[in-house]
Amino acid sequence: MANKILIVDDEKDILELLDYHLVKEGYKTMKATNGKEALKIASDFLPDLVLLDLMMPEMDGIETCIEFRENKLLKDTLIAILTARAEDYSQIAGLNAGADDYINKPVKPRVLISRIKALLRRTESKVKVDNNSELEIDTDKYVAILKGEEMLLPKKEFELLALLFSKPGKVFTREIILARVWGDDIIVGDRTIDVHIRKLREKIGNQYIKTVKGVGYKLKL
Amino acid sequence: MANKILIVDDEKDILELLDYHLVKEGYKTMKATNGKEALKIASDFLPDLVLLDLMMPEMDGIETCIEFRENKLLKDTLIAILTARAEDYSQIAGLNAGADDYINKPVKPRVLISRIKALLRRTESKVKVDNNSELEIDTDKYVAILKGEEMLLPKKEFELLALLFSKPGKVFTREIILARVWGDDIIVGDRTIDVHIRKLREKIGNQYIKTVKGVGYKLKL
DNA sequence: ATTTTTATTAATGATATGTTAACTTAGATG
DNA sequence: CATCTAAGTTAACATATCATTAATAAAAAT
Repeated sequence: MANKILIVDDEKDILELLDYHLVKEGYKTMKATNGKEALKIASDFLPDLVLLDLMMPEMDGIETCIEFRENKLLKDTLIAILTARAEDYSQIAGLNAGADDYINKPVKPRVLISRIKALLRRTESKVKVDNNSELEIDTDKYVAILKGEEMLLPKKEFELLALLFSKPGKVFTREIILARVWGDDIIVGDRTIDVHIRKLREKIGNQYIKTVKGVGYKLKL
Repeated sequence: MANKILIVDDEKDILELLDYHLVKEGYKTMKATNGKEALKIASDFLPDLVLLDLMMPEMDGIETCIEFRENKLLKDTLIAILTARAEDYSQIAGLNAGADDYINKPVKPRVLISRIKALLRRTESKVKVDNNSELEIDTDKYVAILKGEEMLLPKKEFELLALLFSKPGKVFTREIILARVWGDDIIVGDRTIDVHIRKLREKIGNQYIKTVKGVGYKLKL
């Protein structure tokens, strides 16, 4: 669930400040103080997004951006340039170098977070329970991904699983499940849900969907 | 294939000015003067991106944005809010409503174009599927290339295949397929899509186009 | 111990999709 | 302008998959 963000800035204070806000928001972060370091760390860390300052020693932001785009592993990484340089030509240069966003400093943390969310929203159709979980779902593809292997699920099964995934750990009552997956008006028998749960368990294993007797089902964290 | 942009603003002057610059840049444009109109036009036009003003009569930008996101056909459309409102809370509200970018007016045409390009870059069809896939398409020539051999496809068949190619793995509903390949206004029978799928499978083999029953079709590379 | 709730299985039934062939339309060609 | 041809569409029917039920077993709860 937690997205990875690499923060790149040569000023330590800014690095710490940004890190503080991003971690508070639930992101997993790494820090770099120049472009070279950023590329090196990114190759391991494989961040979902890079927050990139423009004015840095060793390798400036534009050049760093270009190198990301030329790197096979990193070319699709989201890049948001975050800089005090407000000139139009600088913004144009940054975006033309392949950046996905250009944000002027100073920026309010809340605004920055909103922009980051907007960027991440586009690329993430996959939902994980948590970082080290081997089960995830992809709502675009209608698949469950178990240990990297995609499994195409039938409509009802997928929608049921997706519902549980929408809030891992939360118990969904049969009533709610019926309303959300089947719709308010449709009436089905008592055992229908159980059978679909059964089939899901058959495919993804028994350890993920937990029965809370008398209440409903939940996805185990 | 020029990208389509819908410009939404209640001030005619701005509408014309934006239109001028976008057309000059090679985009195909449509104009709307309020949110209601925007939704109506968008349902036919199916723009790749909407440039959305915030302060409008009838239906304001935020609400319009939310309605786009709730609309089955339009929910994936890129939305860039373009407004004179510079307040932080307004930007946060806009992005949280599902907008992809928030740009303050006044903005230099060159800067706007750069931002638009950055947005479109992400969603542009990755016709180059770099892995060792045996199937590719060439949008200019209207051909599918199977194991190096080119096959000229009829218009509808090609457009259908190209749509599936635009996001390999993603399931496209019949509704979306009809809207994007046939257009929203044209009404065709229930079995039309199936027949085209059939013909495609006949030509490229059965392994590439997968049926997700009750949902739609997807491309498996 | 009894009751209630959930699990399991196989059989049934519904419905979305697959298939074929005939028909219509549009564009090309002479 | 008539004719031809390929593309697109429709309709009727076949098929397969998925959803559901029903009957029975197992597991908790009281």
